[in-house]
Amino acid sequence: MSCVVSMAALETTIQRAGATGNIKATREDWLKLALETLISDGVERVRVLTLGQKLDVSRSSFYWYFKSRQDLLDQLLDYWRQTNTKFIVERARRPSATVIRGVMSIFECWVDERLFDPQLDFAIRAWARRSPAIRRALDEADEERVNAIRDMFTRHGYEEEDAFVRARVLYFMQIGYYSLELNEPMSSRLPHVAGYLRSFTGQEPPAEDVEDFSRYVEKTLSRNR
Amino acid sequence: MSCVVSMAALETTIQRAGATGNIKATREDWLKLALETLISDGVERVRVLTLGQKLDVSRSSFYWYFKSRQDLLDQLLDYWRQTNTKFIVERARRPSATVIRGVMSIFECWVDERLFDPQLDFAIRAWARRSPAIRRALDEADEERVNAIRDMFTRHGYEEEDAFVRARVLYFMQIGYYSLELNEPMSSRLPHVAGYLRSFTGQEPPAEDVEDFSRYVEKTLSRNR
DNA sequence: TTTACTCTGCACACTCATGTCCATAGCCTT
DNA sequence: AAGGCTATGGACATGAGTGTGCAGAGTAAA
Repeated sequence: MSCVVSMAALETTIQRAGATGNIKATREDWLKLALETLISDGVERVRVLTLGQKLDVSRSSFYWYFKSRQDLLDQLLDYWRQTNTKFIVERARRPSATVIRGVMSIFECWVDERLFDPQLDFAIRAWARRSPAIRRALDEADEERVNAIRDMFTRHGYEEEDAFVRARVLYFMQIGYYSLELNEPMSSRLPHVAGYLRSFTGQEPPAEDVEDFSRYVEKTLSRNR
Repeated sequence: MSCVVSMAALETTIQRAGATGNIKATREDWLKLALETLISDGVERVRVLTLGQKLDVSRSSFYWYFKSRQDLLDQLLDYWRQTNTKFIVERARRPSATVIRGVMSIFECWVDERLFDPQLDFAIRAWARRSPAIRRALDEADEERVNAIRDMFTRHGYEEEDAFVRARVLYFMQIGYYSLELNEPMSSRLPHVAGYLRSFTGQEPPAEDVEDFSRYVEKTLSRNR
């Protein structure tokens, strides 16, 4: 799964099964599988019965750990809240010598799924369509992200309106990219980095910066196995 | 509903209920409601039982007109096939004096839901996540759209790579915009048109062009009530 | 060893959905 | 007015899902 690394956060809380002998499925097993299902199939498919079948355990186990299906869903939302937005904002706020470098900082989120999990974000988006509570949480997250990016452009001397528009173009374009679910390998995406930098900033990116970014991506990819 | 006008296409085939006295719900009633439901709630919610309740008619009526639920869904996909992509491609191919004018042509699709229905496109996107057949149809549509936009940039002298990237930025940005489902009124969107034109083309848009676009939008909005 | 506690399996009640069958109501033609 | 066709209602079978109640298996502690 794409979220193996970030899932570690969930698993640290309690050690895996086997701790006490009689346990077939831990609370974390349920949570982890639910998250994976949310990501790959959407909320509608996060079902107690189905999860139980996959864990090869009866539904009673679930109702021991969770009050109800809704209880589980609430916790999945909390997990998203604490992950996806954080790194984008952090990268956007990070001081940078030039806009190009600033945009590159944000790009890091688009190539490292430990920083931003597009599939999870997506699942939440789909979910929000039929739940006002999710809708609200999502709107807040989107606004926070765009504002952080806008401020980055502003810091580099862009006019207020221009910074706003460019922040939107950068962020919306990326969300749109994920919407298409192209599943391109990094080798197809990297060659266009210079073009994107030019398009987003209106400036010609120095070759050195582009090379630095390539190196960063290489390093990241190998580190994530 | 947002698709009232385009639905006319569906309704022309057969005249509305009352034609023959015994009819409570026509085939088109079922189709129209199904489409509206697909758009507002997603495929999962397009259910024979639910549609029947809303039409105040029993499910037998449905099975008279349609072979099965799948049969209905197939026809919804066909409807999408014949509408959403067509106008984008047509606008992108339309000859234009400048890039700015060319981009403006495409912008027309984003402000006129008779040309492009974002909600429908979205519903199809969500649907594609769990259906390989839909996935294929959607990928083809996306590629056709981006290629048409890329060719527009190429015609106006952009380098191949630059044209490709700008086409993606323009198209993906718009898909992303719709993904957020901001529901902004036109009065909030229009002021940023100049910024978007600048960002997408890398050129400063002439004030006259921007004014023309505003006028076009005004006209369109009033015509769609 | 007995007791206590934690977790699991199984059975039951309920809801919502699909699809099938058949009788029949109501118009349309002859 | 009598039948024929179209469209509908209602009953039935089936399946997938949620939630609850309860007995009991395993482990840990007394």
